[in-house]
Amino acid sequence: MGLDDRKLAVLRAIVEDYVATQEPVGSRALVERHQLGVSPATVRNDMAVLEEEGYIRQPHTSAGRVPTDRGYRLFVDRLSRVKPLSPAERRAIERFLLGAVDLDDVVHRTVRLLAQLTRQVAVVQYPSLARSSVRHLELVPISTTRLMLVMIADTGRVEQRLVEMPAPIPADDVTDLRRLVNEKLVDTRLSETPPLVQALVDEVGPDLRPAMATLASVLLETLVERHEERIALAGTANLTRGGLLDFQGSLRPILEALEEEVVLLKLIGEVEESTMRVRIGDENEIDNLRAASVVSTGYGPGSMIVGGLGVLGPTRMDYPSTIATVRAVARYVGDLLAQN
Amino acid sequence: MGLDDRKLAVLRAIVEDYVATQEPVGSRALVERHQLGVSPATVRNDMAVLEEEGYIRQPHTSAGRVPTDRGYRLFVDRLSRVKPLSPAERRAIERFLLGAVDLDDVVHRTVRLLAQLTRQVAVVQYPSLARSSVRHLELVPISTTRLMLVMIADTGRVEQRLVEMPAPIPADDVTDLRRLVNEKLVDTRLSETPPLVQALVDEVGPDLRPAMATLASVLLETLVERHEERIALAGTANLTRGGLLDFQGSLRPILEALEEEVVLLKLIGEVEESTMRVRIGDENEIDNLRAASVVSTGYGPGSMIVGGLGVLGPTRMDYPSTIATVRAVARYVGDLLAQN
DNA sequence: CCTGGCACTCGACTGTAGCGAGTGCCAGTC
DNA sequence: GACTGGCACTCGCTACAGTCGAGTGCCAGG
Repeated sequence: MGLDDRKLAVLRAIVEDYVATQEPVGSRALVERHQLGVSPATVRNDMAVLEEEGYIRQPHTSAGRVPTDRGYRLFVDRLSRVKPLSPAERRAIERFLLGAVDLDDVVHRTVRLLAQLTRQVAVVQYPSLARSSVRHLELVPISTTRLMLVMIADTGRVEQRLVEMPAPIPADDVTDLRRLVNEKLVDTRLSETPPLVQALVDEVGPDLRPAMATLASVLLETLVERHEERIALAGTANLTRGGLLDFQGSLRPILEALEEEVVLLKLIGEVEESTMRVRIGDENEIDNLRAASVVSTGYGPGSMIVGGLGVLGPTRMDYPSTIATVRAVARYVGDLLAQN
Repeated sequence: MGLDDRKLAVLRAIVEDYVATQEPVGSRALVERHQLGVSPATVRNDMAVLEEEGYIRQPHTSAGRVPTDRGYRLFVDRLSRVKPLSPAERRAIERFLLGAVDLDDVVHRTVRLLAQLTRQVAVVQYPSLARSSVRHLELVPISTTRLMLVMIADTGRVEQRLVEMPAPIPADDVTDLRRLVNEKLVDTRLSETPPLVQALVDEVGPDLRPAMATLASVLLETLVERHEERIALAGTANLTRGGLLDFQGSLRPILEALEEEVVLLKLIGEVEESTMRVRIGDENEIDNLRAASVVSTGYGPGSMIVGGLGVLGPTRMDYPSTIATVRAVARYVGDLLAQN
């Protein structure tokens, strides 16, 4: 049952060749391109074992071998070493991210950069509000009964929302409201605000009570519960590389999945630490993505994680390079955020 | 040279059948499915003329006829009547857009709605800043040398940008700056602000001058010149309907074009009046979209235009329905904006 | 001017044959 | 016992020939 070193070397060679050529690889080609030191016949025997164990399979009886999801998994876990990035690549990353003026700008640049470097579909989650703290809350009167609520988070995210007041609200009251919410909420994590917001309503004087209640409900609903997460996407055109051979002919399910924000969040949003996460083919919980692999990680200033980013591509992707790139980009973005 | 009524009827029938079946249509099938009142042979003669004039063509010698871009053009201009929407569709639009709380929300709902109704790729431009007026400018101190500039436009758009001050700036000065910029700029169209912003710098006292200059440059750069436009996109998965027959086999160029914001703006952003614009195949200036058609229009409150929206699909799309849907959605969105 | 009839074209499909990459197995060797 | 060379076998791919049928263009006649 144990796979000896040579069998592992054969598996590694198969994965590498298949990723490079995109064609089933046979025993002869394998010994020619790699220094295995044995004959094709021997390799065939090893292949038979690997196939029995479910690491590779034959598309048809008389074809070469192709790695299975399980084979890629073993390859990623034990047979590959993350390729260090070239200095040129590092410089490219740095240069690309340096000019960013804005959180929006950072995210957009990052997602395009990732797509370009990996030649895959890139996904970047904006810093999660749940992991952010309130830096400032601003109330801007729009009309006598309307306020614009603007929340600025420490991660740079800015969210706004229109608040429809139950009654016309004088300028002085706006000032009071602004002072009160800021006093209570600034520097608290968004995830911890709900009780504080509730307390605000309870503590405020009866004249401000209705206004504060409205404000509070908007705050809770918009900033804490609803669509708090944002996602940026790039590189969908890369799905068409490898001319429909990847993804078994149909991009449909993939494109559909990429349109669902919830799905994307599931893909890259569930990060607690800054470890790399690789999900290969079947390992994906989302049915539409059974033919794809996802490489993702968390990012944030220092050791803190504020969001996730990653790429999606065919199972036959170059895992070592992709992992290296995703990790490097996540690190640079984290550094960038730390500077603010 | 003039095409008589029957030839036009034949062309219309060809377009309708081809759009419905996606297969070249022959003379026999045509007389069977439409009441043309003549024999296949006669239709063949008409077809020969239509082909000579470039309205239809044969994929191969012994196949039926397919409309050319020119044929679709004639069809759209003279042979089709915009289908009125069903009450059910109207209700769907209304219901879908009703719950929107936010400009962001409106735009997102709109683009998804359009994609769903037309079963095509939908594109919606956020209200253009160039066509918006300033409703309010807010300055929020982030640190002693940093301000967050928040601009709220009358169209509901909110833009923010970090301003790095040359020197620490006291709270009183922030108040002064806020008052000054609001006094001068509120209610002016964004496109008319540059001279006013310049004037602000010139008029302000020497103590505020450096701060105001910095603020002014950020204002000009961010809000007037740079990436002032935003775009939302949905329904890319619809490109895969019609199994690669549309778009002559490769989605690549289409997906690439859709990733370029500039391209999208060119597609739907150049609207002056609220007329429908239909660009068919070759008529598109963008090379990548030579195999696609774009139906777009402007939208805005009342008769004003603040942005564009539309859909993109294969040249063999159902133009009458698509045009009707795009128009209806644009109208509803305009009404929605007018209410704010 | 329209129509029925007819010869013609040509793509789609089917069946056959040959090729070649690749395998599994086995007997022989180190 | 592990490796190797040899060999028979499988099977997808390509080429080729033949058939079918949808559709056309043209022409003579109403």
